[in-house]
Amino acid sequence: MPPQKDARTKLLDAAMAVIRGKGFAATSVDELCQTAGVTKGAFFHHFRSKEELGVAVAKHFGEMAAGLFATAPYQTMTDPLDRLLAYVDFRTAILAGEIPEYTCLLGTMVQEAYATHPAIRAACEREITGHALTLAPDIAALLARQGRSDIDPAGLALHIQGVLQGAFILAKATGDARVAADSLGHLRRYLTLLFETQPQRKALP
Amino acid sequence: MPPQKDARTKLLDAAMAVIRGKGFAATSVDELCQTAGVTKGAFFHHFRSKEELGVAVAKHFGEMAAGLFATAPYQTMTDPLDRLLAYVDFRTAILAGEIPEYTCLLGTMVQEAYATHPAIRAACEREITGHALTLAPDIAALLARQGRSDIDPAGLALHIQGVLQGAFILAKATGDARVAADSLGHLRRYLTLLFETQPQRKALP
DNA sequence: ACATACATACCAACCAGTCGGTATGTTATC
DNA sequence: GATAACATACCGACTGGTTGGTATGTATGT
Repeated sequence: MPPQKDARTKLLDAAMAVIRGKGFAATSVDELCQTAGVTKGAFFHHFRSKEELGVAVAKHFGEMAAGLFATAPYQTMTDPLDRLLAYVDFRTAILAGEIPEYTCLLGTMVQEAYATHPAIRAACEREITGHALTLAPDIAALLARQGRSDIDPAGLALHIQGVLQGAFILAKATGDARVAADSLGHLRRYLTLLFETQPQRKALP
Repeated sequence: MPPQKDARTKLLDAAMAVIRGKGFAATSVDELCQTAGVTKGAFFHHFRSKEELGVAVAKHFGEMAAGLFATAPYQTMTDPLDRLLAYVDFRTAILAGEIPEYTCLLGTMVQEAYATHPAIRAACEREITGHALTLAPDIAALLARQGRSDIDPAGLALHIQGVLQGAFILAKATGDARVAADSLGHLRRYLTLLFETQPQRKALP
């Protein structure tokens, strides 16, 4: 089955790799077809336009990521804080690879396409918030444990995604994944400061 | 004097606005010239290539930002923590405008150009770290005050820039600046948790 | 026979970059 | 102070290659 991928899947996989390396606009349909080993006819058979591929590849990336994190080892942990910190550690560990391997296709695409391709923007929003919301139950449990009703679980989940996106930009700018890892270290410290201290009656910071 | 800007400056100003809206690759030289009200001849008189404009506009943006923050009201504050938090508040306040007005040209450009245009990547790194380092002295003072030698001032300064970049991506993805503001709220809370508590002998998180 | 899944051939628009030319300084020489 | 020599700033038509997209073909499974 592995070598029997159809043209659509091959194009989506190629798009994931190439777009993460050079962005959506700089990636041409021709290059995508060449990388995927199919012809332009196949491309426009499966996607009515380049924009439609952008929407599809966002979904494709979301599904791949969902599978990656759903089967990650830390999911067996029982304590929500352990699991949340293990998520951050897991993302930090992935930084050991090459830039196009660990960066987020959604952040890369939405950055250039948010104004020019509304459909792509919407698709990226869907996948990013969808992934963020997988963290929300644990965060909600932790907030309840600390008696903090001033923080929105979904908001903190999105903040975590934001820090990740920012870390990717730092890595791209410096060419050094350690800068990104250091940033995720600060995120980790924030979460421990929030959740590893005693529950409080009056809301502090 | 305002209407007497030369072609080079007009092109750089136009590039700052247009590239923040649609990215570097999707912006054509022709569109830049049209927006700036100059001809293509003028463009290639001042810049040998589109890439060279990219490098120049990164520097241009850095200088504009430096001016903006150097003259910001909070610079008169005396306490380093007040000043650092006021910086975050200042950046949060700017989010009230339109997306292309408050987002960072450097993050937008380096995201697409880090692999294809090394010179642009280097220019963006220079400007981002340069701006981050303006926060480092206050951060160093605060870390010393807390007796924390386990945190690198420049690293925390870069983390702050990373969170900002991530917040911009969240705003672009959701089309809602409040999501970005909420993320900066978490950054603010992290800084207060770090710096508003009592100095400690043994390093905690 | 008919739809699905591709391949081939092609097109008009657009792209970054070039080139010959002009207008307006600035400097040097006499 | 006049003039020649050169530099800078800018113009806009042009070019060769690339772009996203189309039109039409063919092979295969049902």
